Amino acid sequence: MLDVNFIRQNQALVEKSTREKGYDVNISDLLDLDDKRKSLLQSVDELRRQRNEIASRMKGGKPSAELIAEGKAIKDQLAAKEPELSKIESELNTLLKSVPNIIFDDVPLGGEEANLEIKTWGEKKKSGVDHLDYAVSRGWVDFERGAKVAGAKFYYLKDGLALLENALLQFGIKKVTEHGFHFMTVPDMVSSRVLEGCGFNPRSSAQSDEYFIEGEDLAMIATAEMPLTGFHMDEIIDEKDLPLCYAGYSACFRKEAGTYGKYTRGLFRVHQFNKLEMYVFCLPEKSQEMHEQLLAIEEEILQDLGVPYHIISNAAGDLGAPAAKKYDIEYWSPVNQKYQEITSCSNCTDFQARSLNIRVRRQDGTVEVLHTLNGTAIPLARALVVMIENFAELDGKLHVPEVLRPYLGGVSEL
RNA sequence: GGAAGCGUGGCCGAGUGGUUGAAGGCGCACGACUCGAAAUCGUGUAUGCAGCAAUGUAUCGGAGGUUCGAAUCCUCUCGCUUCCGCCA
Repeated sequence: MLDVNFIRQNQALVEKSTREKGYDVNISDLLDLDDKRKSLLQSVDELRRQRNEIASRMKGGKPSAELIAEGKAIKDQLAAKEPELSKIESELNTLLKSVPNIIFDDVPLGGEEANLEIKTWGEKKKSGVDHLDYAVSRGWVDFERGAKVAGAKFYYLKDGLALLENALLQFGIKKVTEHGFHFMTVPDMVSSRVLEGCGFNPRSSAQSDEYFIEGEDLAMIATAEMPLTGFHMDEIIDEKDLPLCYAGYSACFRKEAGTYGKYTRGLFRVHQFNKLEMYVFCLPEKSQEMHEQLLAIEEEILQDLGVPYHIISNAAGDLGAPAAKKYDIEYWSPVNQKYQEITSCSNCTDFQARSLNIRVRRQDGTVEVLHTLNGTAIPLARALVVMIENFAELDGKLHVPEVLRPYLGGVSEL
């Protein structure tokens, strides 16, 4: 969430950003509510002051009937005001949570159609192999039994694809640890506080994409970003320990309701997949630089694998609430003859960190909210799609990129 | 899942319901001493909110309650530890 004082001082900017992102929040109402909160808080604080004063005058132990009566009167007044205050505070909080992060100046304005291509790499192939047909023909994937056991869009991987997934993961782990990230496994469920603090829609929202556990305050994670953000919540981190870079490996669960019409065939869009995710906690003034580094690592991975791609800078309407700026990398699908999303990385600035109370203590002792960023290292299921489309031969073998061979016993094809 | 115990500041650890935001220690920062360092001594050392500030207020896992007054009493809840049960 944003800081209410920041909103007050930058009302026009926040309103513009909110509008560009396609959100509808009445900032004036929010500030009015904050005014109400402040004045009520002042009168409550004054009553509390009087209460404390009276209590301290009675420390001797002599029960003065007069003082007790005075104390009782204040108690009654407080009882009338305090519930009102907490009601306003919680309303204000709800409103604050609905304001999306402000966008950086260089973010293209508009919806998805305004996404800006900023780089292309590699040679687009003219044709490729449909990953699902290929994988089924080789007995490497089984959606039918997945559906039998868990429902549509669940699947089993077997033999070649399962091994290839493992090789991709090993390669990814090597990459990110070489770049200084701590490899981690994480809880696959998080509490609602973490979920919402990361900027995801709450259980009550119709747009929520998560699976929630009935009767418990838990959701299956949609990305390791969730438990990684929560890792440091309610902590104050010494400046000298930043940046903190983590790479979390986890299963990811997504309902993906309402995605018909988008590309959903086979492994491209499923309810459960594994992913290696990079996550960074850093100083505010370093986050833009870190964002470029995350993007560079994502590029490096695709280049090492030999996958053609382009980078887009996402337009305001395609950013989501927490991001101030986001890059998507889309690989070239030789099958569909278009670019399709493979990774993304976001600079969430202080948006998530403020919600989850993650701060830095500077050398000079001052404390402030730090910045967080996230980026996909390797989305395993989609990476398998990419591998088949680019490196399989129709009715033939799958050519294994050189960098993966060490993790497949040295073979050059599967 | 059942039972018991415990949850206090960066850490350890006090705390008969009434100046306790909280003793003491450790750690850390600065200063003194020193050629320098160690040791020693001195000073300082939580966070949020409101306020230009002085200052006020809140926070002793969390939420409620009792009371003129709660870290301290009660209820619920979460977490940790130990014992029992159970299972990979």
